[in-house]
Amino acid sequence: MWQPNKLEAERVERITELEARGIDPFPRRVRRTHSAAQAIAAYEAAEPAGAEAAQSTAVIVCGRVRRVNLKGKISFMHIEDESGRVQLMLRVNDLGEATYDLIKDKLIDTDDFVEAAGTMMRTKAGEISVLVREFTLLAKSLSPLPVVKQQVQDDGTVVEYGEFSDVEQRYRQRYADLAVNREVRDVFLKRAQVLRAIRRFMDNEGFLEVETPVLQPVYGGAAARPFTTHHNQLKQDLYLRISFELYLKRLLVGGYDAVYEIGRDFRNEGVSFKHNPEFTMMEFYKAYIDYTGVMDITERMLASVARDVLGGTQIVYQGQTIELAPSWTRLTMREAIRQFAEIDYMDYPDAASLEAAIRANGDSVAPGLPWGKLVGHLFETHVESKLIQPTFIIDYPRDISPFAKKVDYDDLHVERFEFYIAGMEMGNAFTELNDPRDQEQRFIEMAKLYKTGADDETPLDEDYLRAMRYGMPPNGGWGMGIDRLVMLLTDQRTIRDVLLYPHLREEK
RNA sequence: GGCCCUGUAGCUCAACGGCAGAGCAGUUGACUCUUAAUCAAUUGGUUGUAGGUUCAAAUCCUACCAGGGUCACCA
Repeated sequence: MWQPNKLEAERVERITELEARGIDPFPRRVRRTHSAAQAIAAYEAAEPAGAEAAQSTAVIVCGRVRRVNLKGKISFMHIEDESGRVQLMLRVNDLGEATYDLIKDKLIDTDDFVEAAGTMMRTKAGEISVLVREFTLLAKSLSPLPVVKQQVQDDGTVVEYGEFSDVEQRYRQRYADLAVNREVRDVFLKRAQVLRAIRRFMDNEGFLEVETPVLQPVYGGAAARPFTTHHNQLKQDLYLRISFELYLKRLLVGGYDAVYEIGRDFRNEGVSFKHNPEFTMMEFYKAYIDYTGVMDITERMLASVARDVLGGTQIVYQGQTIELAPSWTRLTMREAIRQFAEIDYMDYPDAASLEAAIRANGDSVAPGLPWGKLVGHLFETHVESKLIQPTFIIDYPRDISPFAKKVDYDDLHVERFEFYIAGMEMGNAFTELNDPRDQEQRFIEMAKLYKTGADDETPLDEDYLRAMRYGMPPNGGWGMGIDRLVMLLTDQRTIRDVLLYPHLREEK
């Protein structure tokens, strides 16, 4: 039940007063002809032909009132729509007493939506404005938005006074955050541009965009704990997907050469500045290439997206300049760890000796981890955060990579890479395993390695094996966290700032 | 889940054991080219919740709630 505070109660009273004056605070019809930016552009376009021509530019603009400057018988307002702001000049002589009194009696609040019909002009101070002849309330605001005043400096930069910065409130009430903080709106505009740029690139590369089930009877394709749910009528337990991998690769069996999907994954794990329980994943699978071909696509894709969205391949993330243009550094996992941790894990080819070596090196590590996880631990503690420029880390331990083909030079590694930018893992890819007998063996090994019910249990997917038995072309597969890419391209420090509604606990 | 930090007016913040304050906005008034408008006056609080210590608690203690950071876990 809504308990209006004092400021809100004042606005509720104004609705009563408006209605008493015969004014509908939430009318149905709107007559907008120009966005704020279009109105200003129309004036600028007409100006070279002379002031008289420019001042005959008739517009009807609509937007949210962001500033009211009531000074007696003349008033100024700034209204804002998605395109930007435009100033209204309102005079009692032009509007008539009855309409002007709405402003004078303060029945129009900051945050209300209004419509203004008039002609364009330039004020003495030089601001292009609408000289308003008809002024209409479009929608009343009952709760005041946080006050953020802006001053435009001579050099065009905007200085803000007052702010809405409490992160909890910003996330819980994202609508207020967006309404008040222009730069937040810009992040999500850019996010949409990133997705468009990716799809454009994939189209040009000949990929087919597909959609596969979110509700899966058997989850798989990644090491993560799933969310579970239940279909009542079918009496069937289901999992929210943790990856698209197994469903997409079945499509290569079906005869598509190159497919991709962009969609939501769900992982029932910790929340952090780079983890949200639901996040946007992209995966692609392409027949007749191996992981070197996938690396090639990765470099070209990110460079292309950066060019489309930012106009160039050089970006600045949290103060660090990063060059996304090909070719990126390629480093084997073994070489990377040798460089940064000064351990050659191949000197310790079993879990027991590697664990001892890690301890001797001064690191603490959970006891009893499989060999591949120990290698991963070394990588995460010593290497990951140092990979600022785009880097492919290639050739991963076999025992933590159940869907990748073995390398040709030993039995411990597979053709897998992850790519890192700004110290963050951005994605993961393999030369995909397509031998059904080997794949079945890997499922069995994983089951031995990770107990049933463990966070990263990899259940055996019989139908996936059945598909593979029909023959799967050799292929390269790839996955990338879209949210992290958006963080990178919009210079945001946390995943919460690139998600419109990041996950929060229930409000009490 | 462990540890650390934070929670005070609509927003941003002070007060750190002794009367809970400021700026912004809000309210009232003045102003027909203002733009962080200005000038004058003025309202506004269950200090996250529940207990406890104390003559006295926003302040100290305990538990809980929420957010952030970090470690664990993961992508």
